[in-house]
Amino acid sequence: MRMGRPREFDAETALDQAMEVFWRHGYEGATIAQLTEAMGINPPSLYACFGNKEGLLKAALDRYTKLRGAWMDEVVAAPTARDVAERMLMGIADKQTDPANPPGCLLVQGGIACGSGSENVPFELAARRAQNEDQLRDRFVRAKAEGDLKPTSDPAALARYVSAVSVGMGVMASSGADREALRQVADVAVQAVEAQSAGRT
Amino acid sequence: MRMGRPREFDAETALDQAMEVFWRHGYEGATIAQLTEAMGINPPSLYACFGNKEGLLKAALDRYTKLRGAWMDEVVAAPTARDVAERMLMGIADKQTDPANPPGCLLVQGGIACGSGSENVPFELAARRAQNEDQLRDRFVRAKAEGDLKPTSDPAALARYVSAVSVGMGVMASSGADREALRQVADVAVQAVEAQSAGRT
DNA sequence: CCACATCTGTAGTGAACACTACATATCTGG
DNA sequence: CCAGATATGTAGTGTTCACTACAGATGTGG
Repeated sequence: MRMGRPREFDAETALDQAMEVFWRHGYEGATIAQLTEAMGINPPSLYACFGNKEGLLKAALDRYTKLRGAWMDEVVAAPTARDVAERMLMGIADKQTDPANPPGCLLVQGGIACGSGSENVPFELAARRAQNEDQLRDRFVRAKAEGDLKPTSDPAALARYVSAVSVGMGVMASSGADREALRQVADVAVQAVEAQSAGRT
Repeated sequence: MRMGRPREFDAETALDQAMEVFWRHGYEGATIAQLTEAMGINPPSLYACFGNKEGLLKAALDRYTKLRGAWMDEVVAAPTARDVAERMLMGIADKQTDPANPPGCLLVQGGIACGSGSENVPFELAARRAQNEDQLRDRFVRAKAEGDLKPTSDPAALARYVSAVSVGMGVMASSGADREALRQVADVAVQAVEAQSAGRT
């Protein structure tokens, strides 16, 4: 098998730059010109490597969720359901206001509503958010089995709740909420999980 | 002052149609062609009446918040902070899955991230969401003064929390969550407000 | 009925969009 | 060193976008 000319850019480094553009401007708001400039390449290189704009988004999402996956593993490793929620929401408050990244969450900023021809982009993002929710749900199922959560609690509803708060915090972060404001939201939100924990009346 | 030819369409009816297009496709995803077709008018009529695309969005947002303002007044009229939160979040679960409208909330679907040239659209939406948050905060300040909320509670943080949950529910609704799923989220979320209410330990 | 002002429909405007043809450059296998 | 394969840079492609010029229609005030 012949190899041909090797590519002159690093795909992962370029993806990091593309990720940031999608993060800041959304899928539809990001233009190929902005993306190629940020990635330091020309359009033909982009298309040869990622197929098209949507393929680039998916590759960026893969990278994003892969980076976040390690963190999510740490989150669900917390000893109790309450601690899982706290670690998750406090971590999100910090991450979404990290000046190293655009504010908010790529899985939300990427595009909640899109025009005709990009209808599957919101679904793509929703599917990735659902993965986190599933991971939380599994953790809460275990917490209930361990007697950590009340027998009357609904692990799926709790996971959906934590996921909803995360998304809401992301939107707030992108519209200017600072770290302290998000931490206060997280602090209140954790109390709902606490109310579902055993050992409380 | 001369009057000229009167316009042949009703501005508010046309705005309702435009609202739905922005709601479903977002600001950038909505095209003038889609908007004019939904409104039943031609581009020159649109521009004569609303200035430009962003002017049309603002007019649609004005109408949206005006319609929702009446409902928000009912929400904050609830007797306790807990009931305010419940009425708000349960109502949102219903509204955001009302088949008469696109799923989710226009103030979120309209555009969380936008491309260059529309940067102020997300700010515009955020400002309108902040109005609801302010109304909630004022209500919670009153609840604290009345001894309904604990002396240690933070009304601003509580309002921000309820607002964040609302936004998160909106995103979930737009990605397919059904009414029952949203009600479960609301049910859990209310417990955090309950935990801040007086008469609980 | 006339001067004027405003609206409406047709038919476009230039600009920006995602994407690509093509020639050239740089690699591997023989 | 050559043939085939893949990457790159230049310079476009057609399409769609928000927006508008213009002419005709329909109203008001005198």
